[in-house]
Amino acid sequence: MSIRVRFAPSPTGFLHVGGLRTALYNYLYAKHHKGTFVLRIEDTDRTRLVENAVENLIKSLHWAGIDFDEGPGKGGDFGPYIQSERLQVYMEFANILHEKGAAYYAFDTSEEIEEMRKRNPLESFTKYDRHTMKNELTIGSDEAKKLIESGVSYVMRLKVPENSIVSFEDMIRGKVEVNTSEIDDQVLMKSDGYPTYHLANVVDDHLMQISHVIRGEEWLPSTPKHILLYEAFGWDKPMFAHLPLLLNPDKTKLSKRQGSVAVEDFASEGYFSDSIVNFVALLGWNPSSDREIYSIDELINAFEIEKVNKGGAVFDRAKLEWMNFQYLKQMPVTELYQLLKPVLETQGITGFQQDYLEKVIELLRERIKFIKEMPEIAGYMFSAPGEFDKDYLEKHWKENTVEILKPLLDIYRDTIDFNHSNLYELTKNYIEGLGMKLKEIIHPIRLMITGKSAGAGMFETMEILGKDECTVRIEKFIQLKESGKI
RNA sequence: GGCCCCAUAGACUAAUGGUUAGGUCACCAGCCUUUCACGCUGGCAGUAGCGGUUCGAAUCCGCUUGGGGUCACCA
Repeated sequence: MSIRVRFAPSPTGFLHVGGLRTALYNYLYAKHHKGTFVLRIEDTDRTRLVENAVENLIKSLHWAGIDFDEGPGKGGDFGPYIQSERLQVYMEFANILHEKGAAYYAFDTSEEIEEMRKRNPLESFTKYDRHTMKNELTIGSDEAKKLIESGVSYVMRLKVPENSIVSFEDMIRGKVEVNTSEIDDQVLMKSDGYPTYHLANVVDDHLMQISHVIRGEEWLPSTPKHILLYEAFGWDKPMFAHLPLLLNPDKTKLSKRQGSVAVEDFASEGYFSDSIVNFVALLGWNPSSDREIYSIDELINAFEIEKVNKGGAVFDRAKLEWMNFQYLKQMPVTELYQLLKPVLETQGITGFQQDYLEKVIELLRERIKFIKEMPEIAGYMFSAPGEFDKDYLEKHWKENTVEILKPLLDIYRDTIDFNHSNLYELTKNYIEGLGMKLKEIIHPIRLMITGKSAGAGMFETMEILGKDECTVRIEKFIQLKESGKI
């Protein structure tokens, strides 16, 4: 049998990193087994629809490099892939279930249900009481039919068998057993004619020939209901794998209250898609190796769902940053240039040659975590500093530095080959000739040229800026200093 | 609260009955150096507890404790 898996998000907002990982594991599983990855949109809750959510979802998946084989906009033999376009199908199968006696109509208002729940103390499970409420079982089929024909609103509920054991084998957790006395007579068809998740996902997984249902652990408690549905229909069940949750630092389910969780936020914060995918892949799964960095192909190759952990995993942003830095370090400079250009443009920094910007990137890439930090950390590579580190001036500045520097400035002016090794030699010779150490002059020079007290190698920085720019900046600084403006 | 799931350092994990319990992030120290980083070296730190099974348990079983999920006409 061929492997077919699906990612079935609800379009209620943006793609959550937890959803990304679920999608990724489905994708990895499909690709590893040369199977098919299906995207299905579960939009049966009309009250929670968010505009453009489907587009955003697909955009985020695409950004992450997770492409689906069948789904909205892509087609496939099992469409449509948007549940709101499959309403007749659910109706049809709901009727089959009703004919089989596995489901019944119910006519209670939400107030009546609320009332019923109040009667039971909250200390234990409060399920729908099919024997006292207003439904087909209590009023009879004929009466029920009349009510429906009269146009009152109704739902269809699953008739859960009494006191029997439902069990299934989870690929990650092993055998899971629940007594049906713990299972509610779940609504299958809502009064608005839409199916609930439970009905829709079972019908669709069957019709779409899904072989493995890989989803988050939050679905574990409702899986027995789904098993009951498969059994009522007489269908083969797919394999189930319930993934451990992604957690906040306080171990609760990962939520946006404790930092961004939308994939597109990570994208706009400057994370690389490869590093997010790499990071999230290793949250709850590990190919039993000491390695941390994997390409998507390596992940596909190594992925084994049996090796997925059972316990939840804290989403550690510090480690994510570290991982992103690993990608930043090894990424081809031309790619970084493509990323840097728009960042600079938004800051109004334009007119620099690619060649120049690539040198700047090479110079500073190991001092940043994100490309977007570049204007902040290296503004002096794009314009002369407007301010000079006050702390440094107060604590380390020596009054005779300007005088010492003037002859050195002349030396720089006369330098034909303004490259870092030359600059190093010239500066070193000059300053040691005065009986001083190189570092005693490097820092003042850094201050004059960059305005800062820390940065990349000074002579490399000067080489890239070029002779004219450097000498002009030093002159300007001397002027300001001598006129007492700083 | 009922039910379900889970449990190796602060975090992510490796070790599928026999290892000095390994790696990574974070943290700390040292080295490198031209400052800040990077890098390198080293360090801190773990099998939740108690019983069993076994020659031998992180690993198998039970209990306890702790954590999480879930209990909708939401997915």
